[in-house]
Amino acid sequence: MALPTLSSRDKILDVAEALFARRGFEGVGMREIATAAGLGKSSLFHHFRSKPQLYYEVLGRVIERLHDRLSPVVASHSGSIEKLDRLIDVLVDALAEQPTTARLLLRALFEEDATAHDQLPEAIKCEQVLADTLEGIQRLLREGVDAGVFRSVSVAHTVQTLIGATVYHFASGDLGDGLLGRPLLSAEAVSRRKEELHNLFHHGLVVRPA
Amino acid sequence: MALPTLSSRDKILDVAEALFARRGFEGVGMREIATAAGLGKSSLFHHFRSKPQLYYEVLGRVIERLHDRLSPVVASHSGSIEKLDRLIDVLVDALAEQPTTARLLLRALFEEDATAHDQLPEAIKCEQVLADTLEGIQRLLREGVDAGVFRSVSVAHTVQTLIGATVYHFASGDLGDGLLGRPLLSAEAVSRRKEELHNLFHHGLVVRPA
DNA sequence: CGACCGACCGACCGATCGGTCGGGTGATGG
DNA sequence: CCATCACCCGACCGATCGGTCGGTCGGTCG
Repeated sequence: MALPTLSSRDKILDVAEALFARRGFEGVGMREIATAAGLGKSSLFHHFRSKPQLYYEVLGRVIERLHDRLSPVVASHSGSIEKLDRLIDVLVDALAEQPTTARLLLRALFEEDATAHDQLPEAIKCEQVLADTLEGIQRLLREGVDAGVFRSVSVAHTVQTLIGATVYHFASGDLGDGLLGRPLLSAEAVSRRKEELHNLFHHGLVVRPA
Repeated sequence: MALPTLSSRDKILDVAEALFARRGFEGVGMREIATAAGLGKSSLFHHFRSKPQLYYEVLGRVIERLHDRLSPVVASHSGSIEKLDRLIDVLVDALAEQPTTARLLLRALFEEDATAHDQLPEAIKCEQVLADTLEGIQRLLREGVDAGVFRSVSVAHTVQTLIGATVYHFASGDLGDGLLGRPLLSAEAVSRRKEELHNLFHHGLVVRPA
């Protein structure tokens, strides 16, 4: 079809990402991933040592994709308000373009307990990149607060609200579709989401809104 | 210990709730639930027809608990701002007092796809009570907007933000603990959460903040 | 040519899955 | 005194789980 030459490894990662996002780590079997990738089950173990390793490899790709899009924003030299607006735009766009990202990310928060005892290097890498990304967002907010541009809110709580308002939103599936009356990922719903969040944080976080 | 005489059925529901919240539907086996409840696996099937039925019975209890606490708030006759503040307080308190609620609820949003094909009456009941609860919150917001007390925001998007800011927050586990630097459920973090949300929505949603 | 190699596969392993079955036990009540 | 009932159990079922093993195939290199 579109890509006759996609390395088997990448193909596996792609289908595994879709499946893990939809049904979670425990809900997907290696057999299912293999057939979805057009391979026999044994072949998966040629490319990946174990199921947890495959899972964290998938998760790592997702987190890194997000990190790569967010880090230029938090590293830019514009004002705090513009940075926050850009952060919201980029985050919303990233989550909307890759519908698996939000669900995979949100699941990882719960299932970290279930699979935390794995000291896999891939899992550690995930945690590092995620921590780095969150650190960047916290810095952005802290600078705004210190500069007196943002209210003296709790940075940690604001990060949590931001995650909830974006990651949860795009992971909310049928419930979100039902509330909005249209698909979460429709172009109109996506741009409306940005608008709503801009307004909320403009009035709710910025000291002197325009 | 506390309750030597707790009917086996309730005991099963309690331990199943804790386990499903921690590891999800697919991640928990009937064997494990049974031994945690001090019973043999077969005994579970005396009280519940199947695993999905048990799951939805657990989920239904959780949703109903939440519904019972939220409905008096949305049905009260106070002003929109007071109602919103009370809604946040009650919602945060409910999620903080029952740590399983947030995770179970959030999981249900994803796993509804995985188990949606079940036409179990218990599942339908869940969906109805949940829809009723959400309808109440939407009404609260719509009244505020219509009365000119709230900005003319999208009610649906605001509900999503509200869910993300509360349910996600209390489901965020280790990540939330790490961000806050203290347990999510500590009394101080809980009251701080309310305060932050009051501020955010007061400035971000209310037309003329005090 | 033969040696080597990465990719792939079918068959198989022990363990566990949700669920069934037949039977045991103790209280209730005619 | 016996029947009934809710409750509970161990043994068992077919299916599936993650993972292993031995081996086939096509290419590449000396």
